[in-house]
Amino acid sequence: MALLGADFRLTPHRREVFEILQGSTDHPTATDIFTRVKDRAPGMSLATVYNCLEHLSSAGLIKQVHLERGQSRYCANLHEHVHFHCETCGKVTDAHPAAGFDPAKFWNLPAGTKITRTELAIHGVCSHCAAKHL
Amino acid sequence: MALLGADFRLTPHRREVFEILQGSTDHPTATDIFTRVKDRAPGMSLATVYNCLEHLSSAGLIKQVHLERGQSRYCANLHEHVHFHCETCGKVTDAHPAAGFDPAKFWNLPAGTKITRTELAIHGVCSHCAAKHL
DNA sequence: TGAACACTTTAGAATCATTCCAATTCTAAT
DNA sequence: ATTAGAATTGGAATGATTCTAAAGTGTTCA
Repeated sequence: MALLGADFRLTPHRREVFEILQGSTDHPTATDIFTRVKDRAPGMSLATVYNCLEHLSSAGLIKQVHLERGQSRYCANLHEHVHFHCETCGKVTDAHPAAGFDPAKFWNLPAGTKITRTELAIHGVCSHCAAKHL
Repeated sequence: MALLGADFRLTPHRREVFEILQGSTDHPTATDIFTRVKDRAPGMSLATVYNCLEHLSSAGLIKQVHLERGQSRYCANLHEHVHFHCETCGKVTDAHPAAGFDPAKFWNLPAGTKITRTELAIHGVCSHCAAKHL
């Protein structure tokens, strides 16, 4: 379990949003989540979905992902990973490291720079789409 | 020189936008560019700035960068590089590789996946801001 | 030269995602 | 139970971007 901020409350709504995200592998957007939440908690508003996502993010339970302009995506996979975005079908999948990866080893950042997080997006064509175009 | 698409015309407006971007190291947003362009081409509209950025991007002369939600940023540095984003002062700087970097070596992508580009964003605190908080 | 056509540019409207706001409801601790 | 601080709501507001329809600018080639 992640260390939660002292003032973070896991309310029923936040739990719903979190569980939906944990059960999804497709990096849904806020409106995707809003659609899925309707079955479980019909009364929840889109503003609340945004609010929950915001709080879950800052509590470190989920991550917000920005792959392209437009909607943000969310992800409950907290393991070290990167995102692969298929430019043909639009799907986003996680890829896990084959070996330890330290960005500081590869890029010349000025001395004294502190790294808090890195986000690597790999864009291309997924194997599924690539196979269709043979 | 990059290979230009057969149907790309470097009009005066597009040239202005391109030159402004080439002369900038701060990864300006569309509205930043709109502000800067006013001195050189007072009549240009924001819609035209967007239009020029769109065409320059798809012609491969510039790159569009998405670091966080909100405005897209643009960059005329076509060398292989990554972006460092300071969470304190908001500045974005380029970092160039110390050695060749092949994402396929580090992440397990399904066989058959085609990579067209990778975008690595490193978030943290720049050396300048870090020095202020001692 | 000039008519036809394609591309570019413009201003403003429209759209889309997100955030803000004020009012209401809930929760936890006195 | 009372009360203060959060959480939630719907709707309004904001901000970035895209769309649209009309006007401008070339370019081509008869």
